[in-house]
Amino acid sequence: MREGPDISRTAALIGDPARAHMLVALADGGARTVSELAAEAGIGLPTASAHLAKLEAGGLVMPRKEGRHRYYALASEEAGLLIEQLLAFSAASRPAARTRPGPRDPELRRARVCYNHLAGERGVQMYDSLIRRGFLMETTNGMGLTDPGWAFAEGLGLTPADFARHRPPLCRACLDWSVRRSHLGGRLGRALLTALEGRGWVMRVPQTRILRFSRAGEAAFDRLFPCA
Amino acid sequence: MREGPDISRTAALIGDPARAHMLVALADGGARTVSELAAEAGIGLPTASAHLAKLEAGGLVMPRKEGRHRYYALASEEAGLLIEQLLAFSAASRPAARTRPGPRDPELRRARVCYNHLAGERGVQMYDSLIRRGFLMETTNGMGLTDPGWAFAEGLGLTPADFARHRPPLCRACLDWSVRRSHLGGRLGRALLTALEGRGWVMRVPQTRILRFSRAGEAAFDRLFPCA
DNA sequence: CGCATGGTTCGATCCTCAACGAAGCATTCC
DNA sequence: GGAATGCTTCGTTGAGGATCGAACCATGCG
Repeated sequence: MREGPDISRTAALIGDPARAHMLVALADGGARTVSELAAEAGIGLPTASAHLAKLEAGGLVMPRKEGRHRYYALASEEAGLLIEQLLAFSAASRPAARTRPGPRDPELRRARVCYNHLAGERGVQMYDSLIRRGFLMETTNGMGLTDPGWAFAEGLGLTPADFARHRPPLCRACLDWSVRRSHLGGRLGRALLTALEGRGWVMRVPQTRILRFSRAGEAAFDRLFPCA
Repeated sequence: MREGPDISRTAALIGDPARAHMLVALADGGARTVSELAAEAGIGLPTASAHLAKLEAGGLVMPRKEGRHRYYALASEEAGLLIEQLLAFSAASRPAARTRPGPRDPELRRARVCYNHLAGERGVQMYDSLIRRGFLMETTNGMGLTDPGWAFAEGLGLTPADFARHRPPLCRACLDWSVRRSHLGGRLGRALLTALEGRGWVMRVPQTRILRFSRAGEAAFDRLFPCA
């Protein structure tokens, strides 16, 4: 007798190469138009339109209209986590068969967007640093900032009041497929990335999930989140 | 330009209903024969054989021969985690469309095997209790037992020596799809479930992932892992 | 209002893959 | 050694779904 929900339906949605391309393209948390996603996936507009309708019905993406443009984004952080998990598993199960070992990989490994927060080596460095200095700890309500942690966060312009209203988890350990350790997701993870971008320390590379640190940004980041 | 590994390949493997059935059937960490899995999925032997070959090539299952019998099990804990993630996402995205709302669901929610460790409300209770009493905490090396935690574990017959040899993570927070909180995976998670089973406090329900506590087992469990 | 652009729907085509029956192979038992 | 059981391979069939061109709809601009 079958138990639980039907995972084949969700998996089949992601199992088509064109749809998978579009989902990975959206994994940076951004929104893109139908035409952009069609180009990204190398298919025609009608095919892209049909595929996006299916992904929407399956709860993986959601649309937003702006005039004649229809933007699609990942529907939720859970969808982003699922894509990251699939990336992690696929990377692990076929390491020798990787067909795109180009210079871009080190950059993805170094620092990238994972839906809405910092991932990669820099993301793990930030996470480890927060844990080691006792700013972040696991509690029965999930992971949270300690009092010293909030004091530290205020130095970045983040206060508890910023996070008082919404329900999603403040902090979430997110397994990083590229370094197999955790980085920080959740609302705090998103806010920290926004703070780094707001200071100009880190910039996105268009059309990719790569994040590049400026020289000053790297120095500031290492000061704020020193390694052991 | 495409980045990272090809997730559509992994997802397509899981996207076939028969293959998905077999994977979910194996999510209790057990091994089953080709005939058993064929029956589980409602397909013929030749089809099951072909499907298992594909799942093996994709790194999701691995075979073990015993005489004329060929047993298949999930290939890794990562594979188990991926299946759990897909269960979590599929449950969240189609709650109203659930077609199997039978009495079994409460039991799966209450206590079940997640690849090799305790999941469900009992699993979350155990995790929360360990965290709250300071037996378990997040460190830069991932999650680990504290000194008081080791003292507690010795009461269950587990010592650091038991875990000295192998490389996989000792502890791992595993998101529980049924209660949306974490339970404990990793080698310690597995060892704790084994300890509970060894004492006869909990038993598996054959052909399912359900775990049933005995009366004495429930009392002992609540004593060892009290709620807040 | 007419044209341009972005996107959706429809119909036709083609390809892929799951399914099973039959045959064959490997292992175990009498 | 022969029979039974578990499983794999082969060949065939049929269904499903991705794809695109054409037609159409919605929105924006001059």
